[in-house]
Amino acid sequence: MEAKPKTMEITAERIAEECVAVRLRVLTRAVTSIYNRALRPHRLTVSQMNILVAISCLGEARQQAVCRALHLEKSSLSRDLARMLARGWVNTLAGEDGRTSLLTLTTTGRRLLNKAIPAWQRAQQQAIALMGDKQVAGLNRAVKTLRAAKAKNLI
Amino acid sequence: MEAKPKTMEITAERIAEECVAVRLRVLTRAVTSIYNRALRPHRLTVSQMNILVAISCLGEARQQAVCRALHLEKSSLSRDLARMLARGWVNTLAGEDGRTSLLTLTTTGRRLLNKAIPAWQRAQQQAIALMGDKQVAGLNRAVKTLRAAKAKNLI
DNA sequence: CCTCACTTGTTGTATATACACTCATCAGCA
DNA sequence: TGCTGATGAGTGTATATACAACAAGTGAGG
Repeated sequence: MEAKPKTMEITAERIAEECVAVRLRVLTRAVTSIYNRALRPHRLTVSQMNILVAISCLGEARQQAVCRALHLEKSSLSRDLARMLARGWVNTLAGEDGRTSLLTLTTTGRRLLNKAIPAWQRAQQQAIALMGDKQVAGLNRAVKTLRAAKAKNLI
Repeated sequence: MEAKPKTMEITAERIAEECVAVRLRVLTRAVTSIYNRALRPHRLTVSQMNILVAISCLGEARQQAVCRALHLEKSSLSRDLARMLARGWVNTLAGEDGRTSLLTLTTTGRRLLNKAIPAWQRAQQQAIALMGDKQVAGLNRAVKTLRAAKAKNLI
């Protein structure tokens, strides 16, 4: 007979079962590895692909815009980009602002992205199969909520 | 007038909108930072807390068991544990198998976990508010599906 | 003009993560 | 008993990520 009322007591078991972070992180590790396995023959990671895609969508983009789009810290992006610049996937143009330069994909970068699309599609299908359609849809709603919260400076 | 049928063409825009990995990763970065901010005063990260919780739940655990529970690569856990051992949060007992040792929380580790619980609760509430109840529930289903897939060696 | 607060990006440092490989041990079998 | 494949953990190397501190540029008031 357990004297303490369960609703008041936070145990390791409850954290393990309920923690949003642990679930998200476990899922992300699993899904990330699916994409990375698929992309590896192209010597591309899912993180790098995300950045290529963001730059492609934004056109001539400042780093800050990419950071906002991907909810990435500026120093993280800075280092990721250093690798991608060194590999010739991305180019920088001088912007009007002396502090910034504008990012664009090089021909190499664009070609790499196109070449990797079939692998992305395979990974995408595996990920959807793994998580289920409904949960993927829920993910979309969660990201929308996140973007709305960011727009309101709640985060 | 665009000649190519849209359903056949995969563009960067479509990847940005549809990619499961980019959404999961963005969400995870946002949620992780909520927990890490809350836990920082305890000099604890959400990743470390997850490991403490897993060890606490498993009792005397081999590393492999923790890896399975958290879908973590063994080398990742090995290094995370090195820090936690150095800080005196975790202890190792010799197991029957000469290759393995059994992990337990030290008193320090257990105390740290207990002390951090209120911060975890605050972060948990913020995360649920950010994502929405329904999406959190969807997350739970997704993790269940993942564990089932792993049990069947599908991943 | 100047100064000063703000913005943008980089660097120092630390943690988190994975893959490929290695080392030690174990378990089954010849 | 001794080999041999499997298993559990650690190491080399690389990427990903964040916070704090810094450097450089911008812009608004005075």
